[in-house]
Amino acid sequence: MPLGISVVFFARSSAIATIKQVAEAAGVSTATVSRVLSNTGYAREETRKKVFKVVAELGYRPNNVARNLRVRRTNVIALVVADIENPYFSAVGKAVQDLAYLYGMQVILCNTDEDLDKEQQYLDVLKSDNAAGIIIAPTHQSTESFRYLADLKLPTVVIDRSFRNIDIVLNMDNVVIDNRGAGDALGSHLLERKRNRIGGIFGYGSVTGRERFEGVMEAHERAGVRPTDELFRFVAAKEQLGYQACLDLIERPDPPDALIASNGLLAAGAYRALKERKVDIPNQLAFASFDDTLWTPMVSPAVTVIRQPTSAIGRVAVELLLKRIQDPELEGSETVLKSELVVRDST
Amino acid sequence: MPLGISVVFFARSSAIATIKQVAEAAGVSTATVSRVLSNTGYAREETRKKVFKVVAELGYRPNNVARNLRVRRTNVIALVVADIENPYFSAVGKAVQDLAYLYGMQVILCNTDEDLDKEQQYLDVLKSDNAAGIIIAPTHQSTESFRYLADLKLPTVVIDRSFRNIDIVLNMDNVVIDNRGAGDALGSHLLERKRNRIGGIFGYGSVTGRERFEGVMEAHERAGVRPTDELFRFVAAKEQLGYQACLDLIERPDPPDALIASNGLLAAGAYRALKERKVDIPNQLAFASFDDTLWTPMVSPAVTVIRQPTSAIGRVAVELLLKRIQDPELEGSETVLKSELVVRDST
DNA sequence: GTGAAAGCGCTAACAC
DNA sequence: GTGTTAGCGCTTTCAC
Repeated sequence: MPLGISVVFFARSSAIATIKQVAEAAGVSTATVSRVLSNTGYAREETRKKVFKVVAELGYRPNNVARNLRVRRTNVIALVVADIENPYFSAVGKAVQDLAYLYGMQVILCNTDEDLDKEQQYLDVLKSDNAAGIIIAPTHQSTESFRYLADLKLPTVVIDRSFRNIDIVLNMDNVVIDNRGAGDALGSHLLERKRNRIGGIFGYGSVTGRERFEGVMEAHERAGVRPTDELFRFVAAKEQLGYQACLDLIERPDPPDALIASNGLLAAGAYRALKERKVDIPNQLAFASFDDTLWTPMVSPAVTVIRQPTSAIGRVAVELLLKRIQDPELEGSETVLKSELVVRDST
Repeated sequence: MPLGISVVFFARSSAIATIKQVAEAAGVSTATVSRVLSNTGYAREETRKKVFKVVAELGYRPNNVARNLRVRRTNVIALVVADIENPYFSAVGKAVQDLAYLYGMQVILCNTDEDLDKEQQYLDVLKSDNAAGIIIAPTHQSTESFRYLADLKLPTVVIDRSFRNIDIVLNMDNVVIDNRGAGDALGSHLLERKRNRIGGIFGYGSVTGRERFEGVMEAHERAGVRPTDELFRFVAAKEQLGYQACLDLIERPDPPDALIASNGLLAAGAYRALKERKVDIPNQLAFASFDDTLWTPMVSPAVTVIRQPTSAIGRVAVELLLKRIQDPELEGSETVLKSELVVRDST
């Protein structure tokens, strides 16, 4: 019968074409299609053309999930930070993302809210996802917490927070600024301005806040000025807590004559409190902070800050991570980037 | 020989265990392990215990790449925006990320820099990655550009920019604010303050900027005031361009007596210019903007703004996206969220 | 130059 | 309740 064996293929309209369908339509094997598309191995010019033609016709797109399974890696890196709304992290994030794009990597964003459970949940998922690597500002800087991180055996770059004081060997890279030196610089600057009742609001629970505080203490020591312990507060990095701590300090019977905030969020809260109470800056109280955000140069008086090299931090982190992805056994490293004291009218 | 057939397995130390190894060690099949771990189907309590024990011993973690290939979906959603450093987008991003976390989804971040090529490259990759869905503030609002987006056949929610004027049917959800109404509100507010030489700096190339502008025009019309065309500028959303445009305007022989900036970045640049030239706000010039960022209440004078419900935008976008992932054929929708005029000292 | 075939790790019929 | 097996879509030996 003439109509016996006649098969018509209907393309399922919304289903995406597979490499197999491309191969059939082009009259070659899937191996050849794969070779042509990934531009690896030889193929006759004619074959190449045919493959590309069919690919265009069918609107074929490779399935990266299948590809990743086969080649046992992904091109996803994760950025694990406390809060992308924190201008410091969003600046770093922008730099990470921009450079990752150039290297053909994608960036998964994880906000931990400084919650250790949440952080570890994310890390577990990232491991299961076969993330190529992670850039993390870890919530806790304890040995156990770093051990957890290390046990994932994922290429890791730690930013913003140092693990110098962790007593296990970590095959990770660390990108930080010289927090102690920066704290010292800020303290010295205020001491030179003849302030000797310096107060401060520092990030709680992070080595970073602690180091910045220690820097301020060093400045006191070198200047021979005795710091007033009661004028220093350690709170979580929230605008509201900065506001509250600042009120506490300026409402004391013996308020400080200078105030340091150890990050941009605390600074915003503190500055709001100072404005609200109409504190005369810098005459009544000098004010300075870490993180040069959009607003610090805009307010009156403009705020003296330690400017962190956020773009460089992000870029260096990505560069180190990519090297580590290539060779996970690389020895750990520490990169200390320079920060800059920007003196403005508030001090 | 007694020593004949004796096989010893060495665990390759750093290689992660597979479900097969778990199955062997537990003396069950991979199917059972899978069932136990995904808590689907029945399993004897004894079996369950044994599986969990082995899982713990071997430090087994499921391979999501393999799983995703098999089940033909991922739990990754993408957030495609111009620039995560823009406070508006980082606020939306935070909300998206937070809610996605609760639903067990991960968020891939894509910065397009308002570059259409880059945007389309990202979209292609996301398609290849089998992203579950995308939340996007599209760079262009042309029909072709939306057609490209639609052809991906990915569940999509469009934020910040309306596609009301696109003449093809789009199975997408749209989450926006009433830009025209908000522009009208801001314009009316200034007109009530007896300003009749209002100028403005608006985002270039986006429907959003255009709509806000039109709202301002409407306010003029209703008030019977004729707007001065030369006092309106359309530029890309960059701080520097806001600064430049503002300088241009205030240095005219016939400068405006009020100025509107259509987003947070332009506002920051414009405000910087005003401060630099020591313009007396609001007496000499009233200033108002869209986006209530960290700095607008902090500067002196504090800035009158349209506050966008950034958290709600992010949350609603995720909710809609998840529904659409469940049922991609859902008809398109438009959600208009309310914005709020916050009057401060600058007007 | 190209094809056949194995297999990445997992889930889901289906059989028992 | 549990095991067998097919197969998701791709890359990569290994033949020829």
